[in-house]
This record gives sequence, C-alpha cells and structure tokens, in this order.
Amino acid sequence: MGRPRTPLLDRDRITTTALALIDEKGDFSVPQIAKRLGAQTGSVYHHVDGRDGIVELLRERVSEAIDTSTLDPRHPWDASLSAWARSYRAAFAAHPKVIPLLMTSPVRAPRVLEQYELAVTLLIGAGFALPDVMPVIVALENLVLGSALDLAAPEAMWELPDETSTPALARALDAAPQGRTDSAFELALTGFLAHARTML
Amino acid sequence: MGRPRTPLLDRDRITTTALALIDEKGDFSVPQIAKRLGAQTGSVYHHVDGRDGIVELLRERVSEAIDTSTLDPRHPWDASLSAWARSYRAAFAAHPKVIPLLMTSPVRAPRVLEQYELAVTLLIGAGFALPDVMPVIVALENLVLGSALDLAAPEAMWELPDETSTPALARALDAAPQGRTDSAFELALTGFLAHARTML
DNA sequence: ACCCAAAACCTAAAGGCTTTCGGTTTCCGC
DNA sequence: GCGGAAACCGAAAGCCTTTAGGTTTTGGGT
Repeated sequence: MGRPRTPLLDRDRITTTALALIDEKGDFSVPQIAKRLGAQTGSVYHHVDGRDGIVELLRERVSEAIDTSTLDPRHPWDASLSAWARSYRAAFAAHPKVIPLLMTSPVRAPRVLEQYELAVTLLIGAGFALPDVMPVIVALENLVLGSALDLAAPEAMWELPDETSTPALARALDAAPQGRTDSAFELALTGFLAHARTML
Repeated sequence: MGRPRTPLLDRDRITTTALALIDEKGDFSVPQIAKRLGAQTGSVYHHVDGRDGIVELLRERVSEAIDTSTLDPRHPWDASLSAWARSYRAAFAAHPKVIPLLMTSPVRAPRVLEQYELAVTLLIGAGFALPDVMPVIVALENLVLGSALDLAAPEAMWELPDETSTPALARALDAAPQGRTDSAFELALTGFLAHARTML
C-alpha cells in the first residue's frame, strides 16, 4: 500500500485499457480498467475526470487516426472532402464499438473542431454560398456517422427471426456483396458529392 | 401487498413511462419506472423481458409513427423511398433522445422488418439488380440514422470554446439557415436518390 | 542532509443499477 | 367452490460510479 515505486496508472494506460475493453466486450467500466492495471477502483479517479473523462480521452485517441492532410486547399475541393470523409470513417471503423459512447456527448476536442474549420474554408474557397456551407458539411457528417453506426453492429443489425416472413429481404441480404456496409457508404458519398457539385 | 384489485403495471404503461423519462432526462432505469407507476422495482420484471425488453418495446413504439403507406408499389419507387425516409426520420425526430438507446441493439421488431421487406420488393420491382438492393437500402438507412443522431444533440454538438480559433466555422454556423439539420438531410437525400437512379 | 508538501495508491463506504427468488394476495376458468 | 395462474411485495446478490480519509514514496527547497 501507499505510493508505489513505479506508477501503475496514467491517462495513456487508462485510455488504452478502456479501448481494449471496448474492442473486446463493447463496453468498459472503471473497476475493469483498474483490475487490468493491477490497481484499485478508486485510484483511477486520481488520473481521470470520472467515467465521462475517460470517454473524452477515447474520443481524442480515436480522432488521432483521422488524416489531417486530406483537407488541403491546393487539391480540388471534392477530392479533399471525400478523402476526409473516408479517413474520418476509417478512424471510427477501426474501433466500431466505441461509436455509441461518443455519439451522445458534444464534440469539444480541438483536434476535431480544427478539421471542421478547414473544411469550411475549403468550401468557401470552392465558391459555395455561405448559407450552404454548414448544410453540406453536416450532411457529410451524417453520412460518416450513419455509416459508422452501421459498422458498430454490422451483422447483428439484421436478425431475421424466420426467413419465411421476409423472403425478399432474406434474398437481398444473401445476394448483397461482401462489404455491403462499404458499398453503401461509397454509394451515398458519390451521390452526395455529385449533388453538391450542382450547387455551385 | 399481494395482487392489487386494479393492475398498476402493463407493457403499455411501462413503455409510456420509459419514453417519458427518456424525453425528460435522456435515459431511464427500471426503478425509476416502478416509482412513477407506484410499484416496486422487481414487479416490472413480471411484465417485461428485462431492461433490453423495454428498449425493444421503445423501438416498436417509436416505429409505430412511421407511415407504412408510403411504400406503395403503385407509386414511383423514388417517390416512395424518399417519403419513407422522411417519415422514418420524423418518427425518430419526435423522440431524439431515444435514438442512442436503439442504435446498439439489433432490429428484431417485426413491424420494422416488414418495412424493409417492402422496400426490398419495391427496389426489385423497380429493376435494381439484386446485389445492389441492400447497399441502396443500407445507404438510405445510414442517411436517416445519421441525421437522426444529429437531431439527438442539435446545438450542443458544436460547442466552440472560443470563436477566435475557428473563425470560418463560426461564420458559417452563423450564416446557416434555421433548420440546418433539415437542409442537410434533404440535401443528402436528393443527392442519393439522383445517384440511385443512375444505377438502373 | 533534511523536511514537508504533493503525488500515487489503498481501504472503505454510500447509493444507484439490474436481476432473481420466494412469499402473499387476488382473479378466473372449470 | 376450488385450484392454478397472475400481479405484486420484500429481500438480496452482485455489479456499477463516485467520494473521502489514510499511508507510503517522491522530489524540490532550504
């Protein structure tokens, strides 16, 4: 007991352990983190601002994987935007089960807000009318998050009790390509960008 | 104690109370439901299959507001699909805070599955190739759910700590139309349908 | 070299949640 | 009229979040 010679806990290890728990079981708890790190439950609270604080650390950790370089004003706006959307989605796809935890709390992470700032300037530079900018960005965000949600529960989302009551649905599911989630995202992204071009 | 002369609990009242709690506080718990209905916590379990069972009842309750008549094979497929998507989204928009609860568990409610069955037959009838049907439907679902998520946290989702660090974003937010969430949805929906037409 | 505040951890506890189980009273079909 | 099913209560186990006070180690100032 007392202070250990080498620390057992820090924000980084807590975040990593929480993410590992989520990847494995879809959720985490403070006692579970403490047990994995060989500490007591209460000790975790000396490093972190409660459970919500851990969720915020998770948001930052996952957002680090978004490729910032995609929103480059020197490239065509539509290419930049679609590259950003793909990278955004891929970052969440790497840890699908964390998505439901991040959906409820507002985005405060400066890293993410900066990217939206870049996207706005990109669209203004491309010639979009100012009142159109946010709808375009929000629509793109909806695409990314909606698709990310689908990633969180890919197969389980369609639990058919018996195939006889929904025969067409069962057949369509069977005929769908392997990555139907990916196909759907690319489909919606392509369609959306095509429509955005007509707004200019 | 013992069986009361007039029942205190039933699935309908439990569902209504859970939905009211969610609309008010964004979440519910079995003890809170019991307290509002004047019963003990354990009694609720005689009517309902645990907490997850209540969530499933909530899904059915919210889904009841979706207009089934929109998926009519006699109308053009794109009009049907967009009317369905709007009705789908509106049903969730009426209780935005319930959305995060429904996102994680698979869709088992027959009422919802039936609608997907109808949508599938509609698309097949319109001439879509069988492997394309599910991607189209999933993409539309992503649009609806992504937009519904946005509705769940409309203003709070964009908490700018200071306007100076993200000036363009602040300006774009200011210039955005009143219902920017609605505009974004209509934008994405129009774009997606236009692209789906080219797949035929 | 020494001291002492801060850091890091532990123990303990309050209060909430989900879920199960056995007991008690009331209802309803036969 | 009777017996089983239905509806509720009381109690408890085991999980969770969060706070508070105690104990040991560290490290900077003197």
